[in-house]
Amino acid sequence: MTAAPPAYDPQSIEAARQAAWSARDAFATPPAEGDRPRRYIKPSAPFTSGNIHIGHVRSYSIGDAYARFWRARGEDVLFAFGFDAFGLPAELGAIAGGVSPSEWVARCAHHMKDQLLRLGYSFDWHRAFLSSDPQMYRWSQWLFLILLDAGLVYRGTGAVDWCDTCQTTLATIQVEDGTCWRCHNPVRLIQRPQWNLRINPFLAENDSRMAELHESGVWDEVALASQRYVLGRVDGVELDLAENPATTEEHATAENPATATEPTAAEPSAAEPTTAEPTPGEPLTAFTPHPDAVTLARFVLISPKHPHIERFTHAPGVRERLEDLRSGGLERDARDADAIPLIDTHVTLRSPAGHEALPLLVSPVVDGRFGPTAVLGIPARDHADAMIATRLGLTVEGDEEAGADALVASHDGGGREDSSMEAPRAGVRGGACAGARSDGGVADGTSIDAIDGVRPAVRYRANDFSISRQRSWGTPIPIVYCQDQCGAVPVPMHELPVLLPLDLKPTGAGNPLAEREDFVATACPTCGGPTRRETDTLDCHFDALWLWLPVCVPPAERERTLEQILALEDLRAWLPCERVVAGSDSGNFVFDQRTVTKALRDIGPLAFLADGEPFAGCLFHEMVIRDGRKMSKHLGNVVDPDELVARYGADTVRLATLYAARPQRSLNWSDSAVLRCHRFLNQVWDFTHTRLAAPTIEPERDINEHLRSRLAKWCHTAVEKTTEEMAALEMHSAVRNVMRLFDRIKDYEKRVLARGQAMSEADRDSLLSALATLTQMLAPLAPHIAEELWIALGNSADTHLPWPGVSSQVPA
RNA sequence: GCCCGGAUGGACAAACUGGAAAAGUCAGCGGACUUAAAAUCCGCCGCCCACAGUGGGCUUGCGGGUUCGAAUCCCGCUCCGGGCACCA
Repeated sequence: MTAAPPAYDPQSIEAARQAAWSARDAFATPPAEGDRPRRYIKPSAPFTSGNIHIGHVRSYSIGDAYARFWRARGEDVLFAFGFDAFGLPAELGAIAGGVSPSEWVARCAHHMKDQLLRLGYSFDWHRAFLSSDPQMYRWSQWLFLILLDAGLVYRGTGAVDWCDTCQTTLATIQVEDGTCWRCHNPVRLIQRPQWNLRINPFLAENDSRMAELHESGVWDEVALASQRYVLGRVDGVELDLAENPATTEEHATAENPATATEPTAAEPSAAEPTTAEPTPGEPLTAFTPHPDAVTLARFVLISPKHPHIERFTHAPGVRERLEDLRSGGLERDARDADAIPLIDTHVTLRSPAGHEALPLLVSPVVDGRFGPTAVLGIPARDHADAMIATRLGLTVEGDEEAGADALVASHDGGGREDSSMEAPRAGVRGGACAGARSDGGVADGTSIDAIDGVRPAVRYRANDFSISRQRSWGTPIPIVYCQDQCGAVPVPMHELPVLLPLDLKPTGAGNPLAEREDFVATACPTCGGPTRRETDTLDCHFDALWLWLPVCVPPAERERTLEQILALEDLRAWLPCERVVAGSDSGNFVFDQRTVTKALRDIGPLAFLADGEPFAGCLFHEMVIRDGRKMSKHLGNVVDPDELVARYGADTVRLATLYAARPQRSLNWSDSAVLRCHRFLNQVWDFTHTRLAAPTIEPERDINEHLRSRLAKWCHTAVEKTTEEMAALEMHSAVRNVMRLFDRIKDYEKRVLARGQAMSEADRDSLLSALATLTQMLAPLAPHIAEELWIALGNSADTHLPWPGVSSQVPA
């Protein structure tokens, strides 16, 4: 008598497999040597919140399946991550818990690691890190200094919410109905210096690389779309406008005492085609996305961040109003065209399209749509322009369409067919714009053909952004302010890292870092005189610019200087990262990482990445929602992964998140996927164990040959399809195919038994071989049960399970 | 306001590139096993008409269009969700 087959007990199976993995250090990154293919798979760096939520489970289940798949295919895989540990929520968590932020994140990271271990992800924990570790945030400081030296980090000003009572800067989420979250006193906007990151010089290249990324086939369409969105490319035309002699004529002036959100860029920007220092009287280049409506312009808008803005601030009061605009903040409600700030410069411009005196107005509305440039205001074509025209008291007869028609008639016949027959947008799409985009020239038969100096042009919405924060829990900015003559002085590279005091206890009031005399007071690196350190810290977005790099460094090399690290063979061998697997909200991070990689390539440290792309491929998955809504405590619809794991085991939970939806779609949580997957794993377990123990007979003659070959064919098809799907990160289909194969195996058995009382030796061998194939394909998706079944089927689990057809096993 | 998604039985959904809509799961109903319950397993399960039974018609948010053929593509709507930069 054989003993009853063991019941499927995920808790004990998973504990046993995890212990075995840990004992043989199964997921340590192989040294980057030899000629086996190599693949760096980058999961997202989780914010160190203290809890792995179901969204993380989805993300890491996809990435882990992919990593395990390639290991099973015989490739060397780097799969590890760092915790994104700086940031406001950590500070708030520390305040709430009455501990220091460093203690708080250490505790959170520890708990999250336990959760991830319980889920059985194949991360190389030797390479995990916290971004708040000095060894790591020195990367931020180094990067800051390198970019500062290259002129890509610069000083500007910006507006922040300020609470007078608490003497502190507030983030948007700390402002509740215009009052401070802590003391509930009113909040006001103040202007203060900020450090900014310049990205303009790299926008055109980021744009031109899009085609290559698309053709590579390893960038998911959704991920590419997000890159296009962040870039914000606008096609159109530009033309040069000449400044009329100063006039004293009083123009209609916009009411709103201006508020503008972004700090100013004093230096020329790459989006502006005129790079040489302009002389007075030199023309202003203006852009419009409406090539067929150049003649319909009624005014010109210029960004307060335009590189040549100072040329147009001579009229009385303009400079002061511009300062107001820069020091204020653009309120959320003021983004609409009817409330957007406007400053009349009292300058008028002549255009080659026949205008004699287009008024020039400063408005931050330009930045949000076209970057720091100047644009034509065309009320007939643009809703926002129409509203601005109304505020300026410019006459635009009738409704938009009729007005457009009349204006076309009075200025120029060209473009009339578009404006009178179709909606404005359709006219642009079908008109000169499309021609200009496709062949780089000006299309025939349109109005711009007739106007000299009107040429195709491109603008980008993406913009420089502030990287400094008035918070204590962040990377200290390596700058000192000398109290003698030297001014702002960068801390020398060899003095890095500038250490953040670990025992800070923020309360929400003041700036704990600025109050630490032991941190603030230091000596000037240049003159040795008394100096105070910068007390702003770097935003976590800045940390994210390098977060993809340190896992490529073998742990033993971490102590080295960054110069040495960047010269490591390992680092070069693993880069570029083969695939990023992250949430679809990571578009900005990825964009900025791509941008700064190009900067570091040009400066030198990453010169070996010739195309300046840190990531060869990218998959953005959607989030897990429930009842059609984002999960939140407030809605009470949060799914707790720990609870599910305790009940069904990690394999079931992982399989369910993979199975429930294709990665690019939101996963609307329901328990049915979990129940389905749990039942499936249960059945595979029972089926395999009972068939192993099933008796066989000696048949008089072999009557099942055709059934066996049909089963072999099914296995072959399943392997073929599943291999493709795993490589393409279509885990939902892979799971379905594995389930289908199981159904076919059961069908095979049913048919064999229908033809006789029991299986022959050959019949059973076929069955077990099919089950082995199924187990191999299940391994990346539900690794614990697969490995346990693999052992039960008589194999060794001292190495990674090979993918079907892969003979050479990879020593772990 | 702007941008991006989505809408398929009582519920969650599947349908890969335009080729038999509704696989699978939950709930429900019936049965097996059990002293009983839980667990597990088996059967039924979109709507309407007809029926002893076989059958016939309709159906992918709404209205149009393209096509031999549409959940899928195009145009116009409705509703829902997400994002909009000191949260990460």
